[in-house]
Amino acid sequence: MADLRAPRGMNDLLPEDAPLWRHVRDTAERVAALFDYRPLATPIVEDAAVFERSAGQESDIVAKEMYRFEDRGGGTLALRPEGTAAVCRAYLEHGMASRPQPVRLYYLGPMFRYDRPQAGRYRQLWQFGVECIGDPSPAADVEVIELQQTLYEQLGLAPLGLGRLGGLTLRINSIGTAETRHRYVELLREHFRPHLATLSADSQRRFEANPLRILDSKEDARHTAVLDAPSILDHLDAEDAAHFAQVRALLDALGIAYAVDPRIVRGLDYYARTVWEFEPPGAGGQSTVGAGGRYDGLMELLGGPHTPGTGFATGIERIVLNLRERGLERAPAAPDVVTVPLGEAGALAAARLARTLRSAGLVVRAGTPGRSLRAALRGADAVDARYAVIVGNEEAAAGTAVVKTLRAGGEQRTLPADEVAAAIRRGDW
RNA sequence: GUGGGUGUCGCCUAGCGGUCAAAGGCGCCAGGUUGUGGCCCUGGAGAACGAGGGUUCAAAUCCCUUCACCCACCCCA
Repeated sequence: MADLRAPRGMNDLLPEDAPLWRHVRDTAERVAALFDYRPLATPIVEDAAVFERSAGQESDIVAKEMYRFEDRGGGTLALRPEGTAAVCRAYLEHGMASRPQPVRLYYLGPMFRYDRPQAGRYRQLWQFGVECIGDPSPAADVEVIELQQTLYEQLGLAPLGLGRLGGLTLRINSIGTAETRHRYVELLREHFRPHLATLSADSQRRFEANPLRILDSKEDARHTAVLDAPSILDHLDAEDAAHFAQVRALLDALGIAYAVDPRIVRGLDYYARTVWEFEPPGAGGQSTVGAGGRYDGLMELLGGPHTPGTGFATGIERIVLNLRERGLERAPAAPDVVTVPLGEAGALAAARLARTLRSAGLVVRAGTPGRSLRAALRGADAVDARYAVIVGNEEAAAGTAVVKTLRAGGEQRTLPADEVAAAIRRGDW
């Protein structure tokens, strides 16, 4: 085998993967358009500061997972680890605050994280994401959730009970604003401090870094201190609580099923209030298919004015993984026609005819000249073509072609070359 | 980043110290009489057994290192 391979954690998308991928991407863009979201494509690299300022230097994403490099001009660039910060940068750079608010945007493209790969976790991953910027209301959160839910629904992953393995479930939480959250975090520290010694090493580390994470620890899931921990939902301020109540009321009104899960947290400080995740049933390791949240604090970190925003990102690979687990593959592409050139004159006439057929919109795979008729038809069958169009020296001289069906009985007709396209387009035999 | 598992032709797999200068199935290419597919038959190409080092008279088979993938944790999509 060749000694060169794709970089670790990065994968080739082969032709056989294309139908499913295209379907997912097309569906995502169609659903986004349905909600009047517009595409925004940002560069795959950004000034590293875009992510360092937004996510924070100590966040895992920046500290451990970001591809960072100097460019020749001496600047520090980063392969984008996520989409939201770049979208916000573009919002500010292009003065989108002067467009009608909120500004509704979506993006689709590869992200990069230097992380240890495992199933469903890659160093290059594709994300589709949506951002609704400039609307602080619960309605914006719910619109974005509804969009995400609609996407999964149209792909066959939701609602509950669809497909062999069941659908994705929506779990939501409110983590309050930065101020209420800081108060709650202190409360949590006081709660866990007496139990520190009995918690796992990971949780002890989180105690300093981010006590919220202790709540969804796998190791300490049944630790009494975790089970008895105060819920952030009991410590929201009046406005936070009203916002969250509105979110739930709207979801109820739309008939979108969800579970409130106070253990859903976010590592980054700019998040505020509503956060959510979509998970497949029997959630295991890298299971979250898509997650979102409100990020009212983000624009200011990027040097802009206070601007509320809410959005989600969903991993294309994880969607594809779930579709495959449920047997929701897409049919591979097959050509309409394979040409079968026989002899030198036949080869010329076959090439001309192929050109005519393509201009009529037919997908034509050119047969390899020099093969026997037998081999050529075997080849046509192997690629699952609908028709073989045989052009030998006899046909070339007569200005005809032999059109043979490959799907059913193998009926064939000799037709004038200029009638082949129409006959195949009619496709009634 | 931590712990564990796996690694033989494009794919799946046999072999587990000597008879392996590696076998089979799928796929690919070519034939099965002169211009006809899908089944079948025949033949062919294709791997020095992930890579490097070691043990041994002898290694795909044992040991070490390394790389990659997988699983769990961490983190996240």
